[in-house]
Amino acid sequence: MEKLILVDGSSYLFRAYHAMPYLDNSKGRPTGAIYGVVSMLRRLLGDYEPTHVAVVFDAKGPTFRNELYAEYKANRPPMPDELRGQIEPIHELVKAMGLPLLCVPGVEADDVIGTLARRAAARGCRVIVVSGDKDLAQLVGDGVTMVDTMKDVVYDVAGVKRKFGVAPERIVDYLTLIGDASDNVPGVPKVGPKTAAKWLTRYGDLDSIVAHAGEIKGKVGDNLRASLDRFETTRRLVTLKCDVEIDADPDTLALKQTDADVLREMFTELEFRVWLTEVGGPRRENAVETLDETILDAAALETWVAALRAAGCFAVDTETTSIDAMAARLVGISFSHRPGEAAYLPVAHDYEGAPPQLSLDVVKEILGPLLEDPDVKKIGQNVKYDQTVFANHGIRLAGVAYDTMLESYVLDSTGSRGHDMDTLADKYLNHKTVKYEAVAGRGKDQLTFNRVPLDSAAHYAAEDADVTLRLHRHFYPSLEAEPGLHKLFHEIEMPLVSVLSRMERNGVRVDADMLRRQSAELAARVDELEAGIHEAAGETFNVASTKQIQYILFEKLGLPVIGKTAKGQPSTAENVLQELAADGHELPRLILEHRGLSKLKSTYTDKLPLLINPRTGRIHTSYQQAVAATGRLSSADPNLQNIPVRSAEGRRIREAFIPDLGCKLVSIDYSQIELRIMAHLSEDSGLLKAFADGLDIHRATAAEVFGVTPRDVTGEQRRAAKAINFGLIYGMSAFGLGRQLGIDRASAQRYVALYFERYPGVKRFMDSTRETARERECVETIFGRRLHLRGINADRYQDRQYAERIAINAPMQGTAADLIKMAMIRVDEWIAARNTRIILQVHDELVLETPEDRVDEVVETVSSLFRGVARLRVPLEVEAGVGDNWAEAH
DNA sequence: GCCCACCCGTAC
DNA sequence: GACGTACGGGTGGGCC
Repeated sequence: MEKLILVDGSSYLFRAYHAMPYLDNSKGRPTGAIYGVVSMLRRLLGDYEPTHVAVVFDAKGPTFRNELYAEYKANRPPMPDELRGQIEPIHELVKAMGLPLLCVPGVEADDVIGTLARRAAARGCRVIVVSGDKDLAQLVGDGVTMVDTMKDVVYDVAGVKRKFGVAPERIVDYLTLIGDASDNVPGVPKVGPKTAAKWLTRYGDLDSIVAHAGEIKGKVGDNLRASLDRFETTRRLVTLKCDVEIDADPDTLALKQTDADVLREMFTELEFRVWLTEVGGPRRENAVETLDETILDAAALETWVAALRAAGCFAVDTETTSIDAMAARLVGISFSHRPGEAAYLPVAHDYEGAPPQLSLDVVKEILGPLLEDPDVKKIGQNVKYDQTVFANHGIRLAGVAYDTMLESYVLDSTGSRGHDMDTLADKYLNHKTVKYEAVAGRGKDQLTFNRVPLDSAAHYAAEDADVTLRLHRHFYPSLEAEPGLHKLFHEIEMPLVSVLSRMERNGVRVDADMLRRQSAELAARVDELEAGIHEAAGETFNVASTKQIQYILFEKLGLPVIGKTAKGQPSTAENVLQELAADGHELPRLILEHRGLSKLKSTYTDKLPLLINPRTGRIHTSYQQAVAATGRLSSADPNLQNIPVRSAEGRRIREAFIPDLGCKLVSIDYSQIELRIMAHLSEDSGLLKAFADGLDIHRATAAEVFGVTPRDVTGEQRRAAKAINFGLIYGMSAFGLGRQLGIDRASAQRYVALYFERYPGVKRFMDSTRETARERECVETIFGRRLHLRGINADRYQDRQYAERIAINAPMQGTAADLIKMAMIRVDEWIAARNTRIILQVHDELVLETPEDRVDEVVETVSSLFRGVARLRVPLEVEAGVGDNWAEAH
């Protein structure tokens, strides 16, 4: 029996485009939609095994519907350029796959599909219509079914009834009632799927509804009666025309031979490698295999050193015993100055039967001067790691000019899969790297690198250096083509690498005994609370389990559900428990207290002492320079950027962060940095003046918004103004502000309106930021850091809203990040000869450790470096503190 | 035993 | 659902 599949190509195209994550080939050509369509078609052929197929696309130009209704599809935004360029290749691929392609001028794809479906069904052919468009449901029945491939659902007559609540032959009536927003066809206002189905069930069909229009009460009834004269036009718009003149006979739609030559050529260009092998392409393998040489004697090393020096620039990579740079012992070094070639210099492979290797001392002697020569440029991938490891072995890596991780990050900080070498090589070089697990194994049997046999170690390590060099050659031209990014890279990100390496090596001294005492104290109180909680609940349960709290509070005790989690479960979040506690419930109050204390214990007081490096006696965090899309740093292992400060309980933890004997901790932070940046960017005169006058900005805002003098501002008003100010930075809505302040949305909206009335420049800035974000699909900081916003023109409202909030926030957060990074570089330079160390960075704060007799000098100069780092339209103010622990200094 | 999603909470 | 950027602990469930 013949089986015909009719694919709504245009609907497919858009769905593939939106469903796929961004994808491109190594030349930067977008390929996501092509990949999506081909992949969906392949699945279709496999799942349904049709004998006949037509992939139908809309042709350009008007159709009878445009004549009937001038506004038809007038609301469609222009097709994104990124998608437009993918249409032609899709057409070619469809043909090459042996699938008949139809594109009939003057006739919409839907009508072509309708006509073919009827013709084929009439001769007893089974027809499957593939589309996400609900209009096509009217074709179902008489041997025609419909498939929504995205949802993997097949609709027969019963299926259509289930889904829409009406039979296929009533779909036209149904659509007439509700309209079709995507085609700009109006329905009856306030009538949606539910009402339409209800009426059609009650009255039978549209004509009967029209006949009984007088009986329907309320606003919808009025709307219905007001819409009646549109019905005839709407009905014709939504009815598929199943008798259009096309030559395509079902016979001409038989599956054809695939054109393997064309497929091979196109899959190669598009870099669809898995499919390429299926059509007889070369087996998937890397275009370039690294030629590796293992250096085992001084003569060979000297030859390489001469070549690297002559090249003036080379990629270098270290192999070690640990992913933690502060714990790592050097095992080998690899380098490359010519793509495809690299050398591995083992120094500490010590498995049974390992060949003799050059000692670290000899290596230092021969290779050291080259590594420490600032005039020979080094390329690395996450080179901070190598720099730290080298430093811990007495080698001061200099001339660190390029980090491919940072090149990738500066070019596109949003790189969703991260900026690690394996990802970058795959994405940009079309190269699958040898994975660490492949040479060292995984799990508890994993070898440390010194146990890895030299053969595979050399292969792996040499490839790393080679790939790093090739990545640099890939990225750097793009960077040079963008003067703003180029400058950012060379003047901020690269100089920061060494600063961060030094900070990590410095570490911070922590009083482990004090933390252990706090842990013990917390443990006692947590236990006590737990007993109280179990008693109040009438049973024992795990207080750390949100799921069990849910059961106790909302099922067992029947307390009101105040909020839901992202997955729709009753939330037990802090604000919820607080509200319940405020209503006099004892259990939520106890749980809140328990949560707060056990958080402090498990995350901080228990954990931090374990992370003290036994060699240095200090905690060495790792600063991530290519993680936060806005340009901020992040801190991990441990995260020292979220040590508590807001609560008195939490602040005690900061008392355990202490200076060396004879030293003090100095904390310098930018005051209200993001609001100052907002003032600068918006040029709002009121805001500029408030900062120029050195006012308390939240108080000044409150005075403006509530129409009182600054001295009459109440605590409550200042709190509200502060929430508004922060909300603005985060792109918050009136809803969010209302929730934050515990007031209704209308009042919050009034505050926002008043604010914008008083600070019109801020309003203009917000609007124009959104506007340029939509045009350029990116935003920038004052110093040219760029953040891509792919969602800003998305179809989904939520996606657009989210992108808009990022658009507002990123320039401010990112500029603040730029400023402190510049300050860090200058501070690092100034303190070099002053026996002072940078210990911590917490976004707008820098903590230094300095000898007591230098404190005044450090406070004064570092403050002034902070203030002078850039000239904005507002002064950059700083706050400084000194103390014998971080709590005192902050 | 390892990994991951989820919920929650800490910082700026 | 509706406030931006991070990191990470504990739970609970799936997988090997």
